[in-house]
Amino acid sequence: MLQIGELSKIVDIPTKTIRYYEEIELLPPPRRATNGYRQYDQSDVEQLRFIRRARSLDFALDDITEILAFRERGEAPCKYVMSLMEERIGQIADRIKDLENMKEDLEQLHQRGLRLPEDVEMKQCVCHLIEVGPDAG
Amino acid sequence: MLQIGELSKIVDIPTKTIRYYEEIELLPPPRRATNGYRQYDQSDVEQLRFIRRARSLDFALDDITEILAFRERGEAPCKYVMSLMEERIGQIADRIKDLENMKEDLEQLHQRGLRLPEDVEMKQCVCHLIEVGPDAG
DNA sequence: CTTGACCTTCCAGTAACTATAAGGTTTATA
DNA sequence: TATAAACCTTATAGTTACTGGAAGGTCAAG
Repeated sequence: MLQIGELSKIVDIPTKTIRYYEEIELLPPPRRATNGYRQYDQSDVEQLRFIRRARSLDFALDDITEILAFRERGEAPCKYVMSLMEERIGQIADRIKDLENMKEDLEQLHQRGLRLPEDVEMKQCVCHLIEVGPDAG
Repeated sequence: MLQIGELSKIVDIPTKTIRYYEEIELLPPPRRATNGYRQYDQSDVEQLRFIRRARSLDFALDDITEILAFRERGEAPCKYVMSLMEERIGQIADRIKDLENMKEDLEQLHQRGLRLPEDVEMKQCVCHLIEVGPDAG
């Protein structure tokens, strides 16, 4: 039987977050000791490890809830998880492209900023470039 | 003099968001017509364009507030903006790396998932792989 | 005169936590 | 035995950048 602090160290998730997961019903409410302290066991360790790993792959808590609900219902979630993965892979690819574009824009602006004066009016400086965008001038 | 809806169309920012920017003091409170409607002018158009462009570069509203405050104080924000840019470029580069790793992990898991059975216990399938991570087995 | 498109304010919700307050319990030490 | 440190509890509010909805006022057209 584990207290919340011990569990927290084992799975490397803050106690606050563990309580929060319970509140949103991502983790079942644990037994309580006579003093009211939460008592966890190995199945909680496994569930939280799964959650942490899924979160590190950026699955939403809602998705994770859904995956775990499959198991509760006695169904294998694999097909669902596979389709979620495909979706996430696409989203991540899109996000990477966005960020790369953004980074290029910023680098271009920064380069140009090196050659421009300071200007309170923001009309002749890098700040102005922000307003008009990276394609201008 | 522009009503909020006209302004919204010109700068392509929802009216809700414009009111929100006013509330958090990112945009100065505009004059009001006798009927209470907000009345905007060209300086608001410019300010919102700046904000929109900075947001599209993923600058936080707090950063943008700070940049605009320089102008209020009669100082050129350029140096500050340049350092913000450098910081953001670094952050974006880090984020891109994270996402690329995540994408690789997901792709690997997905590949392995194709070869595994469905399993309610999540011990022999891709769901189990999520728990143990992409380096296992 | 009423319909529709504007506008107003205020309140609540989103995602995934994180922080704070105010208190109870347990354990180790002085 | 006292007390301090390190646990634990609950409840509430804050974070970011909006977005949605309710309830109502205003204005132009038909």
